[in-house]
Amino acid sequence: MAANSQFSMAVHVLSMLARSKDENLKSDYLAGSVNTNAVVVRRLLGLLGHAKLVVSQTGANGGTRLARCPNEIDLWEIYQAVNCGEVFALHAKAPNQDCPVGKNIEAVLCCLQKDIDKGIQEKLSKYTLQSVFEMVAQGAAVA
Amino acid sequence: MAANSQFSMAVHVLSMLARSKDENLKSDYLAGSVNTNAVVVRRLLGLLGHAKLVVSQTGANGGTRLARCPNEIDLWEIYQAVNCGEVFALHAKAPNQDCPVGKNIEAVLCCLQKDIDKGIQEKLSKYTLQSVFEMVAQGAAVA
DNA sequence: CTATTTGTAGCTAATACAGTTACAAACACT
DNA sequence: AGTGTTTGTAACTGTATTAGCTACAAATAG
Repeated sequence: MAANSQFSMAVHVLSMLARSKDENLKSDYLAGSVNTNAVVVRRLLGLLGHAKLVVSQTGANGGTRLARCPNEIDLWEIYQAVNCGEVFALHAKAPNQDCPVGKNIEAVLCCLQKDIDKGIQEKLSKYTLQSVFEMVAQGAAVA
Repeated sequence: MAANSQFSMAVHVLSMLARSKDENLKSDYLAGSVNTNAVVVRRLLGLLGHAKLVVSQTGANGGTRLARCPNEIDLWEIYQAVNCGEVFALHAKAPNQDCPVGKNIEAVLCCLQKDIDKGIQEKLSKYTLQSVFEMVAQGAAVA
């Protein structure tokens, strides 16, 4: 249970919100679709709210809805909102600075991280939440 | 200590091997540069050996050397050799199959995973071990 | 005022990785 | 043959991260 499935859950939850546009959905209801606990969903919605992707209301008749139209939200924004780490981690402990390789490898790896991130951005920014939701809806029609 | 730094360590170790081409380097020596334990290095070298990137010899005067020239090894091969997981994980538990979104979201996410992987491949296959080692060596010359 | 809902703190369990010790197997050298 | 070196690997520990859960204060509608 250690792999990060927050992006998957985020896309799932946001697809639900896109389907029920301008309607407040409750964390309990969303948790039922994701098949998890309502608190886990609320924690995720906290991140998404912080990124200005959703708006939540407390109290009776409260819940969460999209802050923008689904075609104005791309997956790169979602990825950034929930993703805390890089694709690969740098050395846990700094390498031996007395070794010519150890001294410079981290800077090179850091550049690589940024280049990979840019690659992911290029891929993900091509998808809007709208397009993803349509793929999901289409699958539902077929199956 | 839970983030995966195996790719970083692999690039580091392979750069060391590229620097001492056709010479057997010992896990203990490599561990000294990476600043970790020799067994950790040997475990990594096991993966790299399985991927036919390095060749190891047991016994006295044993050690590990590159199986190919540094300009015939690209970073995508290294990434594949050590990377066990995807950039993001799918749902830990399967979503609610009675929900139209839950029923189809996993297939869509799976396609996304593959697309991202392709993006990473495009980026990483542009770098050879040779080019990375040259960047490291250049940094050493400057600093 | 009451019922509902979010936000969040605090805990437990599962998982993954790094680090370590220990030792068998392979090998070179004499 | 015998000795010393090195890899390969199993087994264990410590630590970090995530998911899942309970509990409760704060906010809100009616």
